Amino acid sequence: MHDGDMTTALMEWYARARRDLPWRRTHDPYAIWVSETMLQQTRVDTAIPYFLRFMERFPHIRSLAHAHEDDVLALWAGLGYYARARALHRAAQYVSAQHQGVVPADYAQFAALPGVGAYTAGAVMSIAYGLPYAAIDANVLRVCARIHAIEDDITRTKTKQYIAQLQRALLPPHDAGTFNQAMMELGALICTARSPQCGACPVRSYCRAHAHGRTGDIPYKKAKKNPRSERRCAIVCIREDDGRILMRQRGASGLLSRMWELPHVSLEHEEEPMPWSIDGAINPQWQEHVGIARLTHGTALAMFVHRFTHRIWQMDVVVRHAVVHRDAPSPYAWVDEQQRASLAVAALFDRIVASVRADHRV
DNA sequence: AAAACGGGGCC
DNA sequence: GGCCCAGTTTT
Repeated sequence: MHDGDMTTALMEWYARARRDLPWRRTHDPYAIWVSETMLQQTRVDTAIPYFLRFMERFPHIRSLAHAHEDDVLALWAGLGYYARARALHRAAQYVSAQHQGVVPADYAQFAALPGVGAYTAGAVMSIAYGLPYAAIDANVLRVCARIHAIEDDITRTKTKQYIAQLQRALLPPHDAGTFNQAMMELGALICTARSPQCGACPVRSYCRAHAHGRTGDIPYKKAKKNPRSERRCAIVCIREDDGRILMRQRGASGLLSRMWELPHVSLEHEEEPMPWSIDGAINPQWQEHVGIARLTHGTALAMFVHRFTHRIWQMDVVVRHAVVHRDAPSPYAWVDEQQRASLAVAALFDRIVASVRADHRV
């Protein structure tokens, strides 16, 4: 038994068991790049509909490069990690201008683009261009850690570098893309994080974790810190004349940057002056600022809890009907149902607005 | 090296 | 409720 046999067994399994995925039906480097970007920290099943819609709307690099960022974000809305979409958009503009709209077939040039890290560079260069680079994602880290019975914390840089070195040694010189995908597919279908299907594994006989009964303990990861919880209060202002709802676009940096949201405040870091409070009091200066002449008394809705990776928002929601005497200034806007569907609305607020629409039948 | 950065699916 | 996911960038 040596490495060459394991690679052969893996590749034969992959040829037989590989899923038919949209980005496996193309050799277009741009399409593969888009798919790899969407798949960052995102499951395959989640990404598929987003990928199909994105490729239909932006079929080549130049169409993406010429798009407005708001439209790119709108197609990304619900996928999360929106910096990915903005970086991809900027990278497309750069490739369009500096590389004649062709994805560079050079690792260093491609890896220099915004949003392209070691994984994405290795994946696109190997899958799209057949270049001999490894692509180390969470699947490969897990599979590799188990095969070699690596007990070290796989989140540590040193462990990742060691695994990358092992992977490079296994790389078939002319079929690195298929090999990388086979490793990832094995991790996604067989060598899963919980209850791996070792009985169906094509490389079981090479796996030291399986031999030692350690698949439940490997890979090891240090526990993550608990996310911080924060109470917030959002306001849903519904126009009495046409039913539109007041929303606003977030700024260019930080969490959910450039995404649309309901106006909301933290109840813990007091914002001065407080635009409104949970008990129903509205700051007249804020009301005047957004052009509302009159507001009905508020009705409280259920609290919405939203978990991010690193924090939790407990969002109290107040619903009010508004009489408007002046259009809302940027970044505020009155949004109807059709506009909401074409705006980049953050998932939490999209959920809240949909719920309010259902309750009020508007 | 650690934290920021989304959201959904699964147990 | 906790863990995980075809990671990258910033601090």
